[in-house]
Amino acid sequence: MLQVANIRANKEAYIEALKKRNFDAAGIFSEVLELDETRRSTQAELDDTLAESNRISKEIGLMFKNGEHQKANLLKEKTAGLKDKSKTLSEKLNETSEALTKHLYNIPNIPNDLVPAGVTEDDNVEVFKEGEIPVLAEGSLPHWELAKKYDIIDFELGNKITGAGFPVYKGKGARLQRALISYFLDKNTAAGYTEYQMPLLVNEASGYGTGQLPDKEGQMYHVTEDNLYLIPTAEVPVTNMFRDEMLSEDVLPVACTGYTPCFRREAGSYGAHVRGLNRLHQFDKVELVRIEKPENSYAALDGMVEQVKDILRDLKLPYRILRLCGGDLGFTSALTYDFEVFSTAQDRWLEISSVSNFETFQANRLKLRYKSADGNKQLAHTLNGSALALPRVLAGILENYQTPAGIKIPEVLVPYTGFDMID
RNA sequence: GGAGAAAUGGCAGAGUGGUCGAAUGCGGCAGUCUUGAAAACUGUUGAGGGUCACACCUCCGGGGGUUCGAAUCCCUCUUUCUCCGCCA
Repeated sequence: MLQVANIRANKEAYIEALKKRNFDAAGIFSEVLELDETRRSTQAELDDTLAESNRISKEIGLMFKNGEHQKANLLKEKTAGLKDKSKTLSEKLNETSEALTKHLYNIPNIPNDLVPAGVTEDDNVEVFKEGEIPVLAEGSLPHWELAKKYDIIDFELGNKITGAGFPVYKGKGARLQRALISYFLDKNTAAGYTEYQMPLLVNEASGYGTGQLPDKEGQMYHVTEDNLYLIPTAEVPVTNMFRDEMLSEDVLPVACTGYTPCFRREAGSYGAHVRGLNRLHQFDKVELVRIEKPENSYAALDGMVEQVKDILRDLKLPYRILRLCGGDLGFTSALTYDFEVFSTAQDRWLEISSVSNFETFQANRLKLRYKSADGNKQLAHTLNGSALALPRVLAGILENYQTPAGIKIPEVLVPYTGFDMID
């Protein structure tokens, strides 16, 4: 959520920047500023009314103390009008504030200067590429065939127990996934991130805090009996730890990492590209979350990108980094880098990580601020990124490491798996 | 799940209808003293909105109500604690 004061101060520059998202902000900005104007004048009027009735109440109190009951009762009658007035005004204030917030919820974050203009994912800009795409032997298979051949992931069994998109990992498949999670967490904690285990269900307030609610309600599983939501990413519980917090400057930067399963309804997204592990309703992910001072947040973003690079180098997977264009950029993000690993057998790139700087966009909604030594209070910057999302990394490993003799295990994982080949 | 108690500033803890945004203690900050530190003493110290700055408004777990006036009374929700039941 943008800050109204910033919209007022940078209206033209913001309108220009939002064009990169193909978002025409001129109209909604005018409405926002007008509503804010109304809100403030209504507030002022209400304050005056309340001040008046506070003053009278005190007077009445004094009169009763002095035994001037008649005088007091006379004055009481005067307050009736003030009461009505303040009731009307506070209703108007609520309506205006609600309308204002609703408008603000509909305005996406201002893209960073680095964000290229563009409409679809085809306009994303490749900024880095590394790793060799292996030449596979004749008869190499996509991961869902490999999963069946070596009996390590059972999609049908998941269908039976729950439904499509809930695979069952088995034997060395299960072990490999657990190895990856441990390895990612070790790697992240070694880089200074503190490990967390978070609740997998969150309340409504948390959903609003990170912006899943109210708009993307349909993407989360909703436990209606208790009004809780299954998390679509660890970002939700982790970031919400800091909701309504005033951090002291010296705890920054905050760096968290956590493994959680993620649950996504993915309503309506079915088709050729969702086979196997490509898109699931439940999957595992290790997430990074950082809270930074504004002046450090872009250096921190680069640091997170390096962290993910480091992991992919360790795993010796061919990958590329894309800078998302305005059209593909997430609603809340100012700048996002997507990591894609090459799926050899499918001959396509698979997104495995998304690293973003939200600047103050999330912090404003969360009321996440910090106090500097001089007592100055301001919104912090929040960032997050996947390090990494499991299923597609698994798919990449299965496909890229396949040999006629079986699937080799990346060297760094062997201490975690205890075996070096799936055969 | 049942029965009871509670929720107040960074923390502890008073306050049961009228100068209470809130005593007191601890902590924090500033000063006195000291070569320096500690101790002691003195002062200061919640948040949000608003204003050039004041004024002023809001906030005592959340929401609603009674009243001229609510931290204080009523309703409701949430959370915590104690006892009972159940349980990995």
